[in-house]
This record gives sequence, C-alpha cells and structure tokens, in this order.
Amino acid sequence: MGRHSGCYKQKLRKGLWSPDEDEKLLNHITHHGHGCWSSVPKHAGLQRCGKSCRLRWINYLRPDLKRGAFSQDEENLIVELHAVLGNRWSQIAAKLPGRTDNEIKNLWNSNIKKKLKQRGIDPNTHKPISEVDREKPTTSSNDHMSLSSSSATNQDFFHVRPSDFSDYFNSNLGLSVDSSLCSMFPVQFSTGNMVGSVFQTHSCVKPSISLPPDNSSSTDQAAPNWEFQTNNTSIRPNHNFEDLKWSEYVNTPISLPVFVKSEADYLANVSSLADPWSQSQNESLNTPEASDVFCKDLQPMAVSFGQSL
DNA sequence: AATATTCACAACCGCAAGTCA
DNA sequence: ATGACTTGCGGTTGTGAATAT
Repeated sequence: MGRHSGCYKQKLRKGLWSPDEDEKLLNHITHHGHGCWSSVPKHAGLQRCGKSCRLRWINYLRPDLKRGAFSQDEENLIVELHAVLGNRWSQIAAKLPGRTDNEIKNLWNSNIKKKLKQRGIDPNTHKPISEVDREKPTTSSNDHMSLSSSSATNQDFFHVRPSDFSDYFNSNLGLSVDSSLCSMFPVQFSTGNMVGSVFQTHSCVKPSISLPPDNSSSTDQAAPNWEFQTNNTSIRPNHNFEDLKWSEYVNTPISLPVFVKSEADYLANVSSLADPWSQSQNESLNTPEASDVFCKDLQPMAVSFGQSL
C-alpha cells in the first residue's frame, strides 16, 4: 500500500518497543505534544515510522490508560455493546474510559468469543448457535426486524446496529431518527422467561435488565402494574431495573424493543410505562415518538409474535 | 527435561476517509 | 479536480510466557 511508505523506504525499527524508545516518545509528546505524527519520530530521535509511534502512544504510553484486567462489568458491557455495534472497536472503546480499541479487540478475540461459544452463543450474531445454523441459508436485509418469526430472540435486536434502526425508522415508519439517539428500553412478556433490553448509544449507560425468577410462576416479583393482553399473551413493561449478569442474560430468548429518540424521551417513556398503559391495545402511550412507533408498528408485530409462541 | 500447544498481548498491514496544496 | 499525504480503523500476525504432553 502506498501512503504508509516511511517504514519500508527507510531502515526503520519494527517489532517490540524498548524502554529507551518508550522514554524518548513519552518525553517528546509530554513536552511538545504529538502534532503531526509523521514528524514525531524525527523530533523524538526514533527510528520508527509515525504510524508506529502513534500506535504505541495510543495503546500503551497514554497517561489516561487504565491497564490491568477487565472487570466483569466491563466484559458485560463489551458484549452488550458488541451486540449492537458489531466490530466497531473504536466506538466500543469510547464507552470504556481508559481502554483502547486494540485491548478490547484482543479481549474479544481471545476471551469473550470463547466464553460465548461455550454457552452456545454465536459471537457474531449473538444468537444461539443452533439457531444461527438453522437460519444460515436465507437472510434478507430486513429479516432481522421481523418480530413475527417465532425464532426471534434478544439478539435479533442487538444484532441490528443503530444505523440500521434509523434506516428502518426513516424508510418504514416515516420518522426521522438520528441513529446516535436510537435506544431500546426493556419490556417483558409475562408469560415466559423473556426480556427486553436497555441500550443507550450516546452515553455509557449500563444496560439494566431484569428477569422473572423462572419460566413459570413469579408471584413474589414486584410486577409492573399494567399488562397488555392478547388471546394468550400479556406484555408488560419491565421497570424493575436490577442488574443482570450476561450469563443469565444470554439464556433469555426473546425481546420486544421499543425505540426512543433521546435520553430524556427514554426516561419519560420508562416513567410513562410505569402507569397503566390503557384498556385497549389501540390507545396510544402518552409519550412522543417511541409511543407512536410502538403502537403503530412494533406492538402489532409483538402481538403477532406473542401469538406465535 | 524437552517439546508442543495455547494464550494474551503488542504491533503490523492494508484500506478508506479526510486534508491540503 | 487531482494527487500527495495524514489519520484512524479493523483484521491479522508475531512474540513471549504459561501450560500441557
């Protein structure tokens, strides 16, 4: 490739950095800033290309790096972010202060991927592996948006990236939604072990998900005070925001997503959903876009989905 | 003890997008 | 408009340590 030619034309060092090189680079950037990376090696007295210096600084020498092992919370967040963002490591890293994209990518490839596979989850789609195998032959671009399929899972929606959400809104629902503001908040079917998910793409909010204690009876749970009834299914908002471990989360197969435009709308919707929804499935939620979307489009799909169980 | 394998981490490579003359 | 150059990203490879055989 053409641009990054310095490393090849000149006899520049490659491979691991020595402590001496680190010190030179650190001193230079501490006193002068990096400015144009291509001029850094010359000014710092290094036999490296600018690109290599940049990488070394970003991934290792930067003073704000956290280093050390990832916490369980960080791992969980990475999995959840990956489900929405895919391999957009830099965007994932932006949500984890002190962590680099390279570090997260390495963790994913060497550790998390394996853990997910051991739990029967396909790390690419975040779906159960058996399901991924079944679905391999056909996947049209909008298949993942359909809730009418009985094989829909939580990961169907995590699989959809924010940009896809906004495309879907813009083209199918006639709404103008900024992809960076698309979010989901949790909704729970009361007839099974199913949850939705909270996700905020524009700020680091740890998803909070709660589950019914088990698949069957959950009488002691502080249940939401409304539910949406169909012939054989009821849908409740879940506002019992207890943290959920990923290991538990991956075992919960179904979600109902609701989209909101902003953090403010999100909070408004959560509080509005705490109120009785309505007597009728046709009555709108009393909040803006999310309610409209949910009532006009997602609710009927959810009903269809619920009935197909 | 020697060798092979696995693992975690660091660094490299190729590409695309952006900037600037 | 064009090409040289920089920057940033994501996939891949290299390397040394730890572990298994």
